[in-house]
Amino acid sequence: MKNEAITSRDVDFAKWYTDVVRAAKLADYTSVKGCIAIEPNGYAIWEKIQAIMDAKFKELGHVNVQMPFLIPESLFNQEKELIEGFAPELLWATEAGSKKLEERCAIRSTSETLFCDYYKKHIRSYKDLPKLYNQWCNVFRYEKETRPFLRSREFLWQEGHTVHATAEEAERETKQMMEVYRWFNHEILAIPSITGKKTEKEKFAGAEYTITNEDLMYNGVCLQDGTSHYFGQKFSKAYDVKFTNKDNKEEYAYYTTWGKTTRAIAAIIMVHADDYGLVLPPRIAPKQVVIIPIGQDERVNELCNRYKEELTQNGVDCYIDNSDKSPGFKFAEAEVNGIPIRIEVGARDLEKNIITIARRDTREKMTIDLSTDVILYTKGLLEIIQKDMYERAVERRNKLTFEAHNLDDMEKILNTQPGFIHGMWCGDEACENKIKEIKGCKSRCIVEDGKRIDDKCVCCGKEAKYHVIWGIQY
RNA sequence: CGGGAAGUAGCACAGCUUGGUAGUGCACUAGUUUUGGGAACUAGGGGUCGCAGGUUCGAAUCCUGUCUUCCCGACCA
Repeated sequence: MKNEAITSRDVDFAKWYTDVVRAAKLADYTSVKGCIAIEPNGYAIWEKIQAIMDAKFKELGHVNVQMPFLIPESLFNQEKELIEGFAPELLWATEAGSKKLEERCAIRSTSETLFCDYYKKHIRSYKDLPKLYNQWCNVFRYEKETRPFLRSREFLWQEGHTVHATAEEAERETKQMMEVYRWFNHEILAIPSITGKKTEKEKFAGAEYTITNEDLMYNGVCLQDGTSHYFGQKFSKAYDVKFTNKDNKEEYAYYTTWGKTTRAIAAIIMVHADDYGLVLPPRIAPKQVVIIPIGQDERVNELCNRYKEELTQNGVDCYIDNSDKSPGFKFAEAEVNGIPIRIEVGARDLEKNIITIARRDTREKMTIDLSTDVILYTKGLLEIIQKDMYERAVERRNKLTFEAHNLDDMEKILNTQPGFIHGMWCGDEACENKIKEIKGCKSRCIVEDGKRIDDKCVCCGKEAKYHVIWGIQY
């Protein structure tokens, strides 16, 4: 039965999205505009994202730190492009009670300034390098239009800040961390992101270049989900982060940053969820299996407990829904919450020596014989669901991937069904601006697969230099 | 900052035209019977109708003012 609390995805995508967030109890609005309350169901997903990524970061030699929540204005002002890029979004703290702060401070929107300030004090020799620091924290950026997870004023993220003795090493780090994000999206979130460089116009304020992960939502709108920036020596010069190299010469350090946010949860919803609610890929689902006993029956309870114990022993996150709700309610709730697998154990089935297993992604119900290895079956099914979800996402992405050879193509595509639009580009920002006039379409990233779909710029018709993916963004 | 809509119980709304006991559904509490796709019954609790002023014997309802929120156009992980 369709969930009546959820607007149909094909009727009103924006409404559908917020309905899913609410129905699955991921987050709620608060009295503070643009700042959401992340509820247990939502936070559990974030904790799992953190756990998996954090382990990966550490495997690659990174360590976690925590920098201040306030950034003195003078510090921010040292890097011109950064302050200019962020100025409209900064929230300022000026006083406490009747006393003025020593200095006007920005609530952190990103922490390059603080990390540089720290590194400046702690780096003397090339032997102190690299520094591979990361922090998990909240940041604040004043946004006019806000939506839960997708664009809130306060959001949670991780920001990695590393400094290196050579440009090569720093660039390797930039690429490596983007590869981590790419891996995470494809393998864990089952989202087939496209990776590439941002154009000059779209790169991070102050970066030499930015690499990005671009996801395609169900409705064909693009979402930037994970970025890795190479700064070269720009920031270290602005903040005076230098070291003595092997030749006993003073040199500015090479700096990188990379980040991924709670927006990933928005991506999971907009790629995988449906009219029945959330659908979680098994690898990111905080609870992968729910066991639902039906009716009061000793044998039912016994079996439920056994499955729970054995699944847990086998590394499957599961729980028994022992609430006093009706079975129908429990089915519906497991469904709206996106639990990948539901095991239904009831006396009626047990008489026939079977149990019922339902998968959330396809909503198929299967009965399996008690003589089969339920644990093995469930574990196998989790892998199948993960794989199937990824393949369906790839299929959807490919269906919404188009080629444009000129502005007419571009306009026609954007007016019917937006998506990833492949189009060649001459490299001139004027062309980017002109394309943006069509429904706000922007360059998403430059693809470096060597493929040339045309020789001419999609906009001006001059010789093309780059293969770009264009699209409408969130 | 321009264009539209709405403020009544935790939520969704009705009541307003034509002023007269504050309503419905969901949720909540207690109990009983239930349990294979959002259970049923019984009994409860919960409101200064956004705020201020005015008209009136009497205002959720009419008038004036005011505040807030949401949706659509320029920036953004």
